[in-house]
Amino acid sequence: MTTPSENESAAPSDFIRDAVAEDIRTGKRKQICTRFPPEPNGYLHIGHAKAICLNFGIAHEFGGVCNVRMDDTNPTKEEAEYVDSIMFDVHWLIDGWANKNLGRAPGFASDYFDQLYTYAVELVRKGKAYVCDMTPEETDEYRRLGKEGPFRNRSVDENLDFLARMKAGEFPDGARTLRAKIDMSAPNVWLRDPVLYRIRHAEHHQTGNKWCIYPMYDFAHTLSDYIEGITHSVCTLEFEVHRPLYEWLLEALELPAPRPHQYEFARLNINYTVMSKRKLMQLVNDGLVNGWDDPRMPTISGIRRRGMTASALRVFAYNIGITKYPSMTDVAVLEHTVREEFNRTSPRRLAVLRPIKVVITNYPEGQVEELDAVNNPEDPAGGSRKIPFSRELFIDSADFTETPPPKYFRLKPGSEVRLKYAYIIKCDEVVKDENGEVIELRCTADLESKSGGATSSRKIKGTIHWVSASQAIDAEVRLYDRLFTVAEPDGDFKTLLNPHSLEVVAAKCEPSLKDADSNVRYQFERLGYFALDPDSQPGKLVFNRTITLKDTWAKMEGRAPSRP
RNA sequence: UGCCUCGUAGUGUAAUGGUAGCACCAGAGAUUCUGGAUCUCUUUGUCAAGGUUCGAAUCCUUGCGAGGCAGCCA
Repeated sequence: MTTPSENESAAPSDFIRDAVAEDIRTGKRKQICTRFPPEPNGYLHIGHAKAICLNFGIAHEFGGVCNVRMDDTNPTKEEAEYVDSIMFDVHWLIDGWANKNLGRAPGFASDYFDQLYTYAVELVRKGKAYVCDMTPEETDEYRRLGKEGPFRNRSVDENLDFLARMKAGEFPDGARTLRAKIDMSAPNVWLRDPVLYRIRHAEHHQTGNKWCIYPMYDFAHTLSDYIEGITHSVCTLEFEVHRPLYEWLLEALELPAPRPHQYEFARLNINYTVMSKRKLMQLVNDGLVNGWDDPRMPTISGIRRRGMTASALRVFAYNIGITKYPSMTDVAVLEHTVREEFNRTSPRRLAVLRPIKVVITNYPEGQVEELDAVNNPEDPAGGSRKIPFSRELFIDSADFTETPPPKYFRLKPGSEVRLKYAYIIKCDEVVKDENGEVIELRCTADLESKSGGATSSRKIKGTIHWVSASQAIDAEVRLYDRLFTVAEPDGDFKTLLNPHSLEVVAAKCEPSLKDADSNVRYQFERLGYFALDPDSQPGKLVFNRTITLKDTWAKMEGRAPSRP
């Protein structure tokens, strides 16, 4: 599987890659090194996938490496269990594409705590950092006002002493901080003596109880980048105002070149979903979805379980581009990307979601024919398979109506449709139960009209899918729709959930699906693309509908396209 | 409020002083044993006003609008 970004002629271009290319052209950089720095405090989502594809994409295209580095500087919020899920998702996403460009992984910012502390001491020695005794509230207040605090001009020796004692655990949480000594009147608040270290008597998932002081993001991240020889440190827009601090730290420590540079791009937003960790966490904790990997979630694990592929995600990341404009991407772009791939690659199968019985009255009882069915009309090498046909069949209830609207091409009383790969049938009689519900259709087949037969070229407007009743196998099919009813769920977003985002049906499938492969995405003809769910067990198939087919008929009817 | 960044069809993105393109979406038609796919066609755009220039989406000024930051979170 290739993605556009693997194709030389279609290599993506954006302002960050332009900068990388320029650095190589001028000889400023020989070896490119990027990094993906997740905080292990939650699951990765499709926004992270964009960042992963960008950072690994750059490494891949320019022959460099990309380090995955856990940004684990806050032990009170982070947990080891997330590290595994993050690495699993990263590997899944880059495997077969940029796994050769993966640097050391997983790495941890905490691997550098000793070195970082040395840098902190160095900063103090240079008179560029000091220990501050103000409370968090006071610190806030002074920074807002641009006022210098009373501890700002302690001597180097005093600062060294206090820092060592902070490290030694002499002070309680929050009692003191190490702060950069920059400029309390700077217009950019991140230059108003930002905190570099805080005291946290907390056990860290990697370093245990070794430390009771932990570096802040800016300090740890900047210097970890430097230590690893990162050339291009790519982050999202909200860190733009931190860039002067990033550069100040490298300069204050007089670190020899080459130094890393920070670039910022707009994070991904997609409509009809939410992307913030906080909101996703609420959906999970409130039981509004079935866990982080619920196929309706925009998490990588959810998307994977839904049946989308890493390659489709990579193409999507390529398609949406990289800019500094905070945009809202239409989920239709993702859906199109998935359909485009699956149309090319998915074997076709017949499955009936909401079965209604059909009896072919002029077809001999007990007779079973094996009919040829093409596996994939888009792929001549895909071959064909046999599907059984018999007197009793199931068709989808959506494919029959007694009260057809104009231009209805499917089955209706007294009218004909073609059964895909089989015969043209005519509906003679509608059998109902005592409640007036249709329970059976009695039809006659044009026995010469079998695909390839004498009257097979008769023009029949409608073609529907079906399965043979006695050979059909059962499957639970989970039909997913968008999670929210509004494009941009905000405010009380939990009241905006789509009540029809999950519907479970008992489907009848053609027998070959008995051996369904979890690595294969099947197209159930006329319905959509389906993937085996991990809940499947021998003898109990569970399929997730990854995405419907485009449905222009539904559109004409004014129905939601994904709700047949 | 201060500081930073960003404004190109409905959406997302190209054009790096020289013909405003592409994709998605939407609409029309052709075709079809998937109302799928495929093919053809169509609608719609440079936030505004000035300025520089032979020539401005691009450079300058002002205005307007949007987003971000102002945790001892990342």
